[in-house]
Amino acid sequence: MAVNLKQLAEILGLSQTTVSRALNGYPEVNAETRKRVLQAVRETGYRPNRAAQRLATGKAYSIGLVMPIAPGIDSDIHFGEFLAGLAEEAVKHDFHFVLNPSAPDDEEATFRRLAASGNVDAVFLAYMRANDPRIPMLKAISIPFVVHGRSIGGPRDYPFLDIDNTQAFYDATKLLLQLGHQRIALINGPEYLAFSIRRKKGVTRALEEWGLGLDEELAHHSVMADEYGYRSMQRFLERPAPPTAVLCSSTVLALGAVRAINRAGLVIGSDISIIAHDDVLPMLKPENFSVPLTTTRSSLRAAGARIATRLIGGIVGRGDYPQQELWRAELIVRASTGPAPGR
Amino acid sequence: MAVNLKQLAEILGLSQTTVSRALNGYPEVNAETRKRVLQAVRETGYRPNRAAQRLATGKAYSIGLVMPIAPGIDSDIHFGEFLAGLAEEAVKHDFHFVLNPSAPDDEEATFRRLAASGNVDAVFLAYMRANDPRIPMLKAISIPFVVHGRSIGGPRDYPFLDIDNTQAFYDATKLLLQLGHQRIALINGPEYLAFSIRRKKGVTRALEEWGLGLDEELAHHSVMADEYGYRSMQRFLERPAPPTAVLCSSTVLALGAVRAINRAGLVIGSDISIIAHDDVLPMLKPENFSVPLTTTRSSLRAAGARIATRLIGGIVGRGDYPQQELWRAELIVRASTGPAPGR
DNA sequence: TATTCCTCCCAAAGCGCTTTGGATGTCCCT
DNA sequence: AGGGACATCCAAAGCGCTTTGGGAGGAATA
Repeated sequence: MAVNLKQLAEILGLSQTTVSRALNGYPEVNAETRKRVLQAVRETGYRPNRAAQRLATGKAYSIGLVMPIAPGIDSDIHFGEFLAGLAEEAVKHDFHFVLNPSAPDDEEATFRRLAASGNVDAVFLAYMRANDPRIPMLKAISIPFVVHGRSIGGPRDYPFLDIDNTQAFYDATKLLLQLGHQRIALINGPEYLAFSIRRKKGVTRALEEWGLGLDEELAHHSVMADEYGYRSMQRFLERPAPPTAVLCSSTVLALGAVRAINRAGLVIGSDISIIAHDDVLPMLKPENFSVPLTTTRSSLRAAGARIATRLIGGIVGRGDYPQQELWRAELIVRASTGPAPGR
Repeated sequence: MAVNLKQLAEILGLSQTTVSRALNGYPEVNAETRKRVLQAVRETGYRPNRAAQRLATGKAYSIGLVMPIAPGIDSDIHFGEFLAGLAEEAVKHDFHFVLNPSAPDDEEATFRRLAASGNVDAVFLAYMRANDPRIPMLKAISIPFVVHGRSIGGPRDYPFLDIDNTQAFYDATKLLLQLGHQRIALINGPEYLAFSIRRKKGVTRALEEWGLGLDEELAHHSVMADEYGYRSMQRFLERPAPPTAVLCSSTVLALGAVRAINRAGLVIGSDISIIAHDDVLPMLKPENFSVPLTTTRSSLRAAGARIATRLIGGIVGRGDYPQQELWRAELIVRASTGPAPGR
């Protein structure tokens, strides 16, 4: 059933060279011939043997993934969602993965090994930090890569896909300010991660434009698990002058925050407003919260798919994608935001 | 720097055949010669080219993974942990992964495509259910596989690695009974999953041996997220005669349950006892709970690594591993269990 | 001494692609 | 009419392994 190039060429009365070229889009093939070839491919169900292609081209047709296995990161539900997007796209192009679990302290060695093994054409990078050392390192190794997120400081000319975190949280904060809120709190992700830093900056900027400042006591950092959302919110509510609005870096954190608010007997949307960043996790939809959540939205899975597309495009050399993309998150207003109480 | 077989053979003054055989453990090679070859490998850093091996042997040297992307499953922190174990072992043997996200309804098609593509030598299966249709299906496709867990009903002769869930929960329940507890509750995983069914059976059996029965009202099923642990526990505590002990299918659920107990002002280990199953998630250690948790323990990561070992062993044909393994979980007593109140 | 049997090694033929280096035929220009 | 410039196609040489089918030499057997 499964034919190979040679047989296909025989069937068509052509040489392997011509068939190969027809399939790979080379110009020196008659349009009519190419059409015949493609037709035959359809009829025979021919699929090129990847192992042979790898050997002939020297390409690996696979991308490397360094899975962080540090506590507080692998706890992250978000990783799986991103991976799903990445894989979804990769599988379409018949790409493999080399998964490399690695503790943070020997990530560098892991990347080097990965690059040296010749088993991957490119690698993917995430969980960016300020002045992230991995970027110069990967440039030095000179293995193609795309990062999800952006570093802060350090070289700027590297390929990334990020969402505009500053903008998103600026927008969200501004909405709250317009609604009359003055005491605004932030339940953010780990403080060493670049996206957390940017989100905080967005909040700060909006507040300052309004003549206010971010109270450091109202800005918590933590792992993105709802337990921490709960604790943070609880502590906020114990304050003499609790915030009237809170921003959460994830719907997961919001889940905990909402619980704390409910427990305090407050009403979301009137006593206190809440806005969360929504990564579009399929099992945690903001519209399904008891009070539907106002969110800044950007699909993590879509980001994964897009990064796979760019990574693969770079490898097979087809299409040229922008090297740097900054997606803007949508601000979607639902019932969890309302005017500040007593206004 | 990187030498290939040909060059290595030249250096040694041997043929490629002999070197290849020396490396692959064939018998027709002089022990002395083999030693020389291995020495040269060490000196030159020779590593066989996987693409060439794939082409020559027809093996893919990679294993297929169908990632479930249904809500309630990808929410599962446990998946990442398992994957880390799998990958950790695979990377040692230079194996790749083909990750295939798939909605439950076209899993079958996904597996077929995977098998037909020739891109994987074997696949891995998890989230077993009763009479799981995927087992007969994979047998029909006749692609090697190992499942994590076991089905209930259906064929019995397939390769698996499972922990003895019935035994674990039997043991745990028995301990509680011995401590004088009579009203024992269970916060279990999704009811359609085989491990949940078995755990429940273990509880039931122990109770029956003690002349008691499991009150269905005291057995909840849910996704393994702490939110649900909290809710279940809360409902238990609202009952006229609340349980004096509770079993949780995961430390994640226990996290929520503990929160509910604390909130009710009860003291863990005296007012109420709690035992959880511990998958050894690095970010959720039972010994770090405010009251250290009594657990049934079995490392998920270790299971992943073991399954990788068996999968890979089956492919390269070296070593022969048992086809069916049932690991026994350890029952580790900490401070969260104590005698039933008023006894 | 002649024969058989091991032990240990080798040359060469693939595996299924891509790519180099022409070959052939047409068409247009001078 | 001769010659360059395409446009199309092909034969063959790899890519780096594994594996088949011997072959040489020495030990064991008869």
